[in-house]
Amino acid sequence: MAQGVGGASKKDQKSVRADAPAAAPEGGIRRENLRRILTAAEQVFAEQGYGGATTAAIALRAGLPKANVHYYFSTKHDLYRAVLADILKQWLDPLAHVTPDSDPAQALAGYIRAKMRATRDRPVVSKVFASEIIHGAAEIEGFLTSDLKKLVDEKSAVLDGWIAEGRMAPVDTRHFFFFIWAVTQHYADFDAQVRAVLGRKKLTRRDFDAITVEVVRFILRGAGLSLPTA
Amino acid sequence: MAQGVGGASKKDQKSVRADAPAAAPEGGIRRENLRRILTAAEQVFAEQGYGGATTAAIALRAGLPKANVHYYFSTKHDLYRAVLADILKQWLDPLAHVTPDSDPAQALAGYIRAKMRATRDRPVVSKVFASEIIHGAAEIEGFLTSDLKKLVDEKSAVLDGWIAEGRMAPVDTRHFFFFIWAVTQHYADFDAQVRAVLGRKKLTRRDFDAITVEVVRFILRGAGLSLPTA
DNA sequence: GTCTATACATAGATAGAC
DNA sequence: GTCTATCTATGTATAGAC
Repeated sequence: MAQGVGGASKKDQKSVRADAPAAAPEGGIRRENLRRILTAAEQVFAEQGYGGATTAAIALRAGLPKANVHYYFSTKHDLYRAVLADILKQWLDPLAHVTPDSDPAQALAGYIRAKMRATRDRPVVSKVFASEIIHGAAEIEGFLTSDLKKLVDEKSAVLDGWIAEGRMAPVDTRHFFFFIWAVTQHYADFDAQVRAVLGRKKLTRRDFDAITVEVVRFILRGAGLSLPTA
Repeated sequence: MAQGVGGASKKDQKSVRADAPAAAPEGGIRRENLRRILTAAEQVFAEQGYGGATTAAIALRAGLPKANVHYYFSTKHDLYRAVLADILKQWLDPLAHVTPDSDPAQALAGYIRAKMRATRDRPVVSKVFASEIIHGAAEIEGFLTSDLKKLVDEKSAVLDGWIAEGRMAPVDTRHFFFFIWAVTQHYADFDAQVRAVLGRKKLTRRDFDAITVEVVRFILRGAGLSLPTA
């Protein structure tokens, strides 16, 4: 059914190929407008959810007339899929830190820090992703069951190797990844709750640094690891 | 601004007070219909989000005509607030386990298990709550900044006491609660992702028991604790 | 207290001039 | 490639018969 967001369906081609029919002088208008629309859509979807988002609101935030949005993305649904595709591209990268020959504590700390950076710098992305999964993940089912599953299988095998060698505590490695995701993304997705409980209006860069240290320490200890106190 | 979902505004009174004007014979019709509507609404809000949910869909699932839903809740927004109020009542209870004189490992394990039970038995509740927070928590801001903050302040003081006595590792206790929430609720909110990565169609009761053991062990270890291997 | 029929607003999407 | 005007569908909410 859901054939994955990445796959280019017939309807996608129009908005994906680079050689637009009668492109603008420097050819930048199309690119620029697409970026504006995608960024605006990302924010509106994060704030309102898919159902609550309106093309009018997206157009307004993008600074374009509504019909212009429909020119680039014929349906709201197409636009949503484009936003998700944009997001998924950057979702898997941070796991590159985790390789068999790396030091467990250092590699995992690197991964967790990368995730926390993403949480800090692109909270909106995390929220759209979270919202999609909470409401059933109909659009990204393909991504989850193929790309993501494959990557987790691969990386949890790496961790299983470490465990077999006695380099970290015996944990269920797949669930260990869930724990990492849960904790790191919590600070993006549930930031309203975090701020309310901490009594803070806004979390600063410095806050995030402190939180990251705490998160890294907690998760590593959960895996029977610790960083050298440099 | 948001005066909290629990507070009874003028508009709420109609749907909250027990003595309905011309109640049914056994007085059960109103109660029954309210239950049906709230349960249906909970599910539809969880699946579609607030914006995506329609009163027609809620009425359909409740097995009532649309106008009947509007009879009990004059607006969709009122109904949403009622669903949230219903949820918040049961949100704080499990923390009762955590008291100064209890054993840290046992008390925290009890709390985590209670949260995992809630995750298993009422995933829909967790999803509505999560969705609300992700999209800014406008409706429950009051609850978060008063009731929840107060409770967390109180309970984190308990943990700080344990830490001072050397009964658990020195962690930032507020963030420690965030870690617990993040991990436990992950299995309700992100179940689509969990199932996809594990390659399972459905998580059974037995799965949840196993996951709970893993979660308890992980979090306790993160706090420098462990359960006696009974 | 229930429910059919309907009013009214707004959404997504498109036609067609520029 | 852009954008005003507009069509159509759908959603929320209500009037009023039962």
